[in-house]
Amino acid sequence: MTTLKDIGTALGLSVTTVSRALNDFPEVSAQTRDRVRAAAERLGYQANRSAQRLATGRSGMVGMIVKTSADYRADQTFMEILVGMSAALAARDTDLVLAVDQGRDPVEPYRRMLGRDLLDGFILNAPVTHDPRISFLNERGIPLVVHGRDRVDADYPFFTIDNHAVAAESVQLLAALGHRRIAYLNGPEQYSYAARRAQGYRAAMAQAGLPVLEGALTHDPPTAAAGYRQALSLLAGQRGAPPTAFICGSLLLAEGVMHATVDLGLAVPRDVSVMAHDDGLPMLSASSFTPALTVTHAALHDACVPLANALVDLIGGADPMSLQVLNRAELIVRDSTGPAPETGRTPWP
Amino acid sequence: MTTLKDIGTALGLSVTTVSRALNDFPEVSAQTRDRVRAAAERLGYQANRSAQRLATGRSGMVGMIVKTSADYRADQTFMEILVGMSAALAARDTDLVLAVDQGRDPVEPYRRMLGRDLLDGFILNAPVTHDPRISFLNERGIPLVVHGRDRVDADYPFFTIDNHAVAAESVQLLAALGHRRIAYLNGPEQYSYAARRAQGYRAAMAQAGLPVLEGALTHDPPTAAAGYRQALSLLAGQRGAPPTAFICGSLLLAEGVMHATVDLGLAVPRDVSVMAHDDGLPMLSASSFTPALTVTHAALHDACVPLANALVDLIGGADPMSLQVLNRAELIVRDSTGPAPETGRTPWP
DNA sequence: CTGAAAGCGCTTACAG
DNA sequence: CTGAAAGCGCTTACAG
Repeated sequence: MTTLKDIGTALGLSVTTVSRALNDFPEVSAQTRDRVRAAAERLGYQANRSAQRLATGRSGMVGMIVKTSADYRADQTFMEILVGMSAALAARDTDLVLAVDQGRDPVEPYRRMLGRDLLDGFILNAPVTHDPRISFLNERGIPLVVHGRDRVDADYPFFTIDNHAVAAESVQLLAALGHRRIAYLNGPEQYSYAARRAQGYRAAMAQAGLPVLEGALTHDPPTAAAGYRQALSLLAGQRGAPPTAFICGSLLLAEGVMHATVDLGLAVPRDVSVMAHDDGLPMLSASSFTPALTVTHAALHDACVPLANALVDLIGGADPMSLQVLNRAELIVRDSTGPAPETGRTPWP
Repeated sequence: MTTLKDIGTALGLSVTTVSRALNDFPEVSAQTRDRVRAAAERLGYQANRSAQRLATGRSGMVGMIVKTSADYRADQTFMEILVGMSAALAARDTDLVLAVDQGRDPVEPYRRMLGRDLLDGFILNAPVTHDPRISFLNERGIPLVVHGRDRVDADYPFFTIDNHAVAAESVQLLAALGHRRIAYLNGPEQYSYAARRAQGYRAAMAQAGLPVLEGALTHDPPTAAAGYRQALSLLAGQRGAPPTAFICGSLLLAEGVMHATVDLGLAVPRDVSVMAHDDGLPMLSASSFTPALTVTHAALHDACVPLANALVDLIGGADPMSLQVLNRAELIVRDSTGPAPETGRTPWP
């Protein structure tokens, strides 16, 4: 490995000057800087991270901890974030250390990683409301960015879509089409994104003067099986008048709902409208549903570059509050939503 | 952060002695060792990785590089390995650094990580035959372990199942049931596991005196869509006499095949037998297929602890050849395989 | 059995 | 504008 000393020797300079040249210190002359740069390039120099960390307290490495087992369902979205973050961090010359969490205590793995004194900060994802990991790290002044946010008045850097709007706009679209009985198949209750969508759903239903029917707001992991089960229960079950429209928290839930409509001999959108939120995951395309699915759309990978930059900037001393991004999802109307059926299949209760 | 000096000061010992006590050097007295251990525990000491690396050349960190985009299909298996390895490495006090590879040159990301001079070794997965990454790292003497192996005479540590046997035993089971036209829906050709299975398939077919029909050995990514398409083409297409049995490289391929049989009005196993290799991925259960699927079974996560241990031992100086594991997959006969139909749906060509 | 000292490769006051 | 020196927290010959 080439060291600063190697470059210095080659050029007849001290390591001090070489270090300064490479780190863009203003006092070094332009000519020296260029010579050093050229030599570093030629010799294939890359700074030794361990030595840098020891000297500066910064390692150029950040951590991400994945909850396993119970949360395996998050694989798809987690993998998307993980790979995207890793690439975006690499562009900022930062490495990503991965750890898994298998225990009950959500902060324990963070404590352990901090003890190693190796990482400059953390990326968290899938926050629950008032996430204990966030307060733990915040209290200790550890830089962190969050994909999502654990409360609306978050005081740390985050990137999230407006989940309240995601739900509300979906309701508004369907209400405008004349639907009155609108079911919302939401994600698991503890996650803040799901809690926020539930609020948006209720608010928009209230504003449209529509009742939230018994059992019409459900909380499940994003799987086709759950979507199928809930749709079957709502459409054919004994829970009162069936919904004429479904809003699904994910494409997988929508897949299950579509399956259920087929099995019940219902046509989409003639008998029932279906829409979903689309995270833009590869290999899961809303437009290739039959019929093509109306969605609110926000690709998860769009979060990665902003999050990576925010974390690196934060570590560099930027103001946390300036690193908060609230994005709006895009509403894409396709063929799975249509006017409410003139006469309900069953009379209004 | 507690340092060796802190412990030394608290105990009236030098950092030298503290370091030795913590690292189990034989010369330190049992009493001193215990005192040091207790103090370290009490003060919450964890060695600073960067300092250790600088002093010893070892960082306690290893790397894994994931190919993205084109290879996204590998998500499921990759995530399983990634999470499993991370946990298994943590048990050996080793951290995992993740990088993504988005380029064309497969060795470039390894070269870049080596330049950082941060990692003690690498875990590779999904090797292609004569994988250039493996020779690149081997030539430079970088410790590595491979999930799978890129050739049968591999001279590095690996953990793999016997893919030749996986295919051969499947053929033998079906041949014993009287099947003569057996299709093999394999994984992509370039991966060594798929190449090895193709060899096993051909060998077992030859040994059973059965012909490999035109188009009966296919290579596709492990998706339900590919399974569906191939099964449809083989069962209803113009490729000659249809197979009476399918062996699938993965559960997803089998899912597609099952779907195709339903659409064609064929009963499994009466009209056609179906079996697959099952990687033991969560949320994808062979026994919940209808009918329950006969499989060769080897859970991917079983590879993680052996691989993690092998890598740590290798870094510690163990003989690479002693760290090679070839496991046999388990044959589990369920309800999707049965005797070959008495009379073929179409006559023997 | 224990300790003082050098060194790993960097950064950063402090001098000039 | 450049350099000599100290220091980050460890490990490891070298002495005793």
